[in-house]
Amino acid sequence: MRAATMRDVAALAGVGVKTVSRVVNGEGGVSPELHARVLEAIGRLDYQRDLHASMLRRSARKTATIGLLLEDVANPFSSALERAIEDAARARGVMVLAASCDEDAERERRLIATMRERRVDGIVLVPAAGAVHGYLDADRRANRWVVFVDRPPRFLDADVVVSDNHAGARAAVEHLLKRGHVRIGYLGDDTAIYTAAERFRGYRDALAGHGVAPDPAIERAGLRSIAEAERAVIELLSSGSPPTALFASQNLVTIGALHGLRARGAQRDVALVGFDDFPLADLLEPGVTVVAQDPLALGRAAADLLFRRLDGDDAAWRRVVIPVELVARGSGELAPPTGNGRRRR
Amino acid sequence: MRAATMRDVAALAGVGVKTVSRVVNGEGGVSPELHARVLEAIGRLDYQRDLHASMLRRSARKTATIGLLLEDVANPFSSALERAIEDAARARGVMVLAASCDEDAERERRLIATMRERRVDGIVLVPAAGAVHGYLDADRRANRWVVFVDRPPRFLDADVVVSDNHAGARAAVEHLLKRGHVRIGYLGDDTAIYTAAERFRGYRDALAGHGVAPDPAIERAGLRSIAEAERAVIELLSSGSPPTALFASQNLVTIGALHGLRARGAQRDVALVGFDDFPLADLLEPGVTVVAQDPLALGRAAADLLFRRLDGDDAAWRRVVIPVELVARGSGELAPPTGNGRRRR
DNA sequence: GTGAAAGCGCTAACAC
DNA sequence: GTGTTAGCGCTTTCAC
Repeated sequence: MRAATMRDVAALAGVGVKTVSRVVNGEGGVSPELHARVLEAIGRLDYQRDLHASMLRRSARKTATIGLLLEDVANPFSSALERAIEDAARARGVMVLAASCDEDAERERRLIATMRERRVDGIVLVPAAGAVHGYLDADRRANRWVVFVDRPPRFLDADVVVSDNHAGARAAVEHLLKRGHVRIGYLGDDTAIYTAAERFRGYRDALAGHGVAPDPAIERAGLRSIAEAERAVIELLSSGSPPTALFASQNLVTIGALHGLRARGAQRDVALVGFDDFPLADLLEPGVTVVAQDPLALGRAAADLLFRRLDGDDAAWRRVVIPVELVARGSGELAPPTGNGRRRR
Repeated sequence: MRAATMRDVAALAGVGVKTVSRVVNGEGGVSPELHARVLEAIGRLDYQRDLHASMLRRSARKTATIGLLLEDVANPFSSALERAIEDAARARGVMVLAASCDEDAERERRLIATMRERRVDGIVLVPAAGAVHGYLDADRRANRWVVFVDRPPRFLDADVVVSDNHAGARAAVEHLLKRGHVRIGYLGDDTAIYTAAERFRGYRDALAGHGVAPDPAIERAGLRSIAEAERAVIELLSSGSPPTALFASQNLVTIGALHGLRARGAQRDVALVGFDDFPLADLLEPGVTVVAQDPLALGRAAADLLFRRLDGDDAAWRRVVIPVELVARGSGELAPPTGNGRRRR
C-alpha cells in the first residue's frame, strides 16, 4: 500500500492541498476549525510529509541531512567524533549519513558521490590516506561545503580541524627524555597519513631539541595493525641495543606495543607513551601514559564550522587546532636501566 | 550557484532530456555518438543526478537509504553493530542514517519519524528501554520494514535478532559455581531493558540449578554507569558477608566492577565474570573472563533480514538467536577463599 | 533511436 | 483565510 499524500489528506479533510501544507509546516493563517479537520485527517491516514519532495520545490533547497566520512565507524576515535557531530546535528534537526572509508581513497570518492546524489547539505570528512581533493573544488562553487577533520585536505583549500599532533608528540618524547631515556623507539602508522607524519616530526624534533641523534634502527613506520605493532616491539627488544623507551604514535599501535612488551615480560622495564587515549588505559599495570586527544572537541568544532557555512558564512577558510594533553599514568615514568651494572644515585 | 540539472546537460549536448536520462541510468538504446556527447556535457557541468527527484517519479520508490537507531553510536557494542550493517548496506549501494537514542523512548519515536520523512527504505532498531512499538504497526501495512536487534519489540510482532542472553548468563554463573563459589553477587543494568532482565533470569536459574538460594542483599540492579557500578562493588565488599564472586551483566558495569575491586585491592581475591567482551580485557591482570557477544554477527543477521524483506520476502516473522561464548582469562577462575580459617583439601 | 508531454509530492506565487 | 496553478528534477508513457 502506497503512503498517504497531501492530496489524500486534503480530500479527506475537505480542504485544498495548500491548507494542508500550511498546517504541516505550521505557517498559521488557518482557521481553528480547518486546522482541526486537517490534523484529524493526518492522524487517520498516518500521513507523513515527504521531506525530499518538499525540499525539491523549496527555494532554500536543504535536505537537513549531512554526510560524515570516517576512517571506520567502529574505531573508538571515529565513533566519538561521530557522536559529537550527531549531537550538534540533532540540535538543529539534521540527520547524519555515516560511512567508513577504511583508508581507501577510491572508496572515499565514491561515497562522496553517493552522498551528493542524496543532496546532503554538507560533508564532514576524515580523508583517507593518499586521497587528493582537488575534485571537490566544484562543490564550493555549487555552495556545497566540506569540512575536514583530523587531517587536512590535499590540493584544496577548505575548513579544517586538527589535533595538535606535532606538539603532542614532541611533549610525549620530551617527557621520556626528561626521565633520562636516550634510546627512544618510534612505532608509527603509514607516514602517508598526515597525523602519522606530524607525530613523527614531533618525535624527531624532540630528539633534536635535546641533542639526541635519531637512530633509524629503532624507528618503525607503516604499522597498520595491532599484530604488526606487537611484532615490531618484539623485534626491537630482541636487537643488540634495544630502546629503553617507546613512543607509539597511535591507538592500535600502542595496544600492539603493550602486547609486545607483555610477551617479553618487559612492561615494567621499558617505558611507553602512546598518542591517543583509550579506555582502560588506567586499569592496566602499569597504567599507560598517553597524549590524549579530544575527539568530542574535534567533532564539535567541525560541526560548528560546517553549520556556520550552511548558515551563509563565507569568510576565509578556517583552521582550528585542538590542544592535546599528556596524561601520566605510570608507563611513561619508568626510568631507564642504569648501564653496565652501575647504579645511579 | 545552482547545481546543473538534466535539462542543462540536454541543452549543452543538444539532445532531449530523456536521452540524458537513458545515459545516466545506463538504459542503452542510445547511439554511440549521442552517448559520447552526453557524457561530455555531464563532465563539463559536473552534473550529478538528484536521487530523490528520480526516486519520486519511479514506480519502485526506493531511496537506497536505511535508518539505524542505536543506543549510542560511541559505545563499542553499538559501533560494531553499525559497522556490520554498513558493510552489508554498502554491498548493495545503500547508505545508512545512524542515530543514538540514549535509552530515551521519546527520542526513539522522534528519530523514527524523522527517518520516515526522509523515506528510508527500512529501519534497524535497537529499541530504547521502556519504548513500546505498537505505533509501528502502520508501517508494515505501508510496506516499511523495521528489524529489531539486541532487544525484541514490545506490543508488536516483527523480525528480531538477539544474543542468547539467558544461556550466556547462566553459563557465566555456572562457571563460578563449579569453582566452588556460593555467594555470587549480581551487578546489572536497569531490568526494564530486555537484555538485563534476561541475564538476571539466567543468573537466578543457574543458582537454582545448583540448589543455591538467591540473596537479594548481594544483587544490585539499575546500575547505569561505570561510577555507579564501582560504588556498588565497594559497598558489597564492605558488607558483613561479602560475595566471593561477581557476575557483571554488562560492559560498563564490568569496567566499573574492575575499578571497585581495584579500589579495595581485591582483584585477585574476588572472582569476576562479565557479560559482553571489551578491548584489553586480556591485558589486565588477571585477564577478565567474559561471556563474549558477537555484535558483527548480530548486525549481519539484522541487515540480512531487512534486505530480504526489502526484496519482497513477506514470510512469517523471524527470530534469530546469536550464540555467545565464554572466554576464560583468569578473573573467573579465581577460587573462593576457604571459610573460617579451615583449608580445603 | 529519440523526444515531447504528463505527473511523482510538494511549495511558490498569485488569485479570490 | 483559502484554493488554484505552475513547476522543482526527474521518469513514465507514448508518439514519432
